[in-house]
Amino acid sequence: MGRAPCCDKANVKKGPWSPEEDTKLKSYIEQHGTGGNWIALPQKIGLRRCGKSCRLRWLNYLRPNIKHGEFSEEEDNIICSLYISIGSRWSIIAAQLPGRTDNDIKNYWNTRLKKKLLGKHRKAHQPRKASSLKQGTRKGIDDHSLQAVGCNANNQQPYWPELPVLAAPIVPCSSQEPRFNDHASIRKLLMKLGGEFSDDNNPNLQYPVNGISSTLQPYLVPSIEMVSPASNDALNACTSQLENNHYNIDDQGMAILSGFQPDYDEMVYENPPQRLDGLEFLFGDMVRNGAEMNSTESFECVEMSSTMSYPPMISNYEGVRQGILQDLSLDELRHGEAR
DNA sequence: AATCGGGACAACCGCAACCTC
DNA sequence: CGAGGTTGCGGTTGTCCCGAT
Repeated sequence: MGRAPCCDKANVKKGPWSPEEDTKLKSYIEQHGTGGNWIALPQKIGLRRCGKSCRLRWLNYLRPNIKHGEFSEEEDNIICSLYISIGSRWSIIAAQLPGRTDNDIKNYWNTRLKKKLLGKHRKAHQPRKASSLKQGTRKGIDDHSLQAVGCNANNQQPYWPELPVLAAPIVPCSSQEPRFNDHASIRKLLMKLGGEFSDDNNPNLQYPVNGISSTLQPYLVPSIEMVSPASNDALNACTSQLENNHYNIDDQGMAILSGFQPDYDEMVYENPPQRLDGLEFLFGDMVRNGAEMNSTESFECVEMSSTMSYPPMISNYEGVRQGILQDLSLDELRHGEAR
């Protein structure tokens, strides 16, 4: 037996809302509220609209304090950061941007922000394409990832002041699954963007990122502050190990990463945002790398190792976890896992 | 001036979670 | 505890607008 329709489809108007309908809906809700029942609401006011449609219209357009128009650089940063961190959980992202609706943000991401990033991503690759073709591209490793990580251990750490790097994806997984470099892959892109994520580099952007709730802040780790002095020794040891092994993380390296609660590992690594809409590069080519990276390819990761900072993340783990548990309830997490 | 194509945005749809009885 | 109704969410579609040809 199928689900009963929420309204009489035949007797319901669809399409754009007229000013009269807007006025009716708005004035009613302002006076009486929604009455806790959107389905019944259109009948009460004599609107030939589906209750869901009314709700959407109110939430996305008529509600007071809705902000329309251009998104600021800071909002861009927040959206990107959270998208990288939690995926297309637009309602959660919207909750961090007062006045913006999930629909707005979703549209903005799909129509502009994604292209903005893709444009920069492609732009960043193009100048080197010829040389990479010259050298030949290995099967399964596109020129993106080759260029992204850089092969020169002497490469300078790019100064990348703008975009926060997210803590969640860096949480290590088991050594059986060499997916540790997804965070590095994010960094690859962001470093490639080289702080030009926004059109005008803004060195003044401060962390924590303004506007994001304190409990979500642990997701966001300023890249230039990732290595805390206290953890330098451990990091150096780890980095050295990684470099010596050309990023073949062995037991010793992974030992540093041990001690994580398995459920959290699961949460982070078994539930990556799934639909990336061509932005898989944002989340890294970890699957490809994991599956196909062999000893001759491990050089790719040498440079990355100098940018990875597990110890700080480990020390921050509990805070991150608490933040997640607060902002995303366990149910939400399960919801995410189910998706 | 007409047509076409792409971008932007509003709205719809379907599913799953939640709530109530 | 289960069924039915409602709400919330994210993906997709439809439509309008504007610039290019």
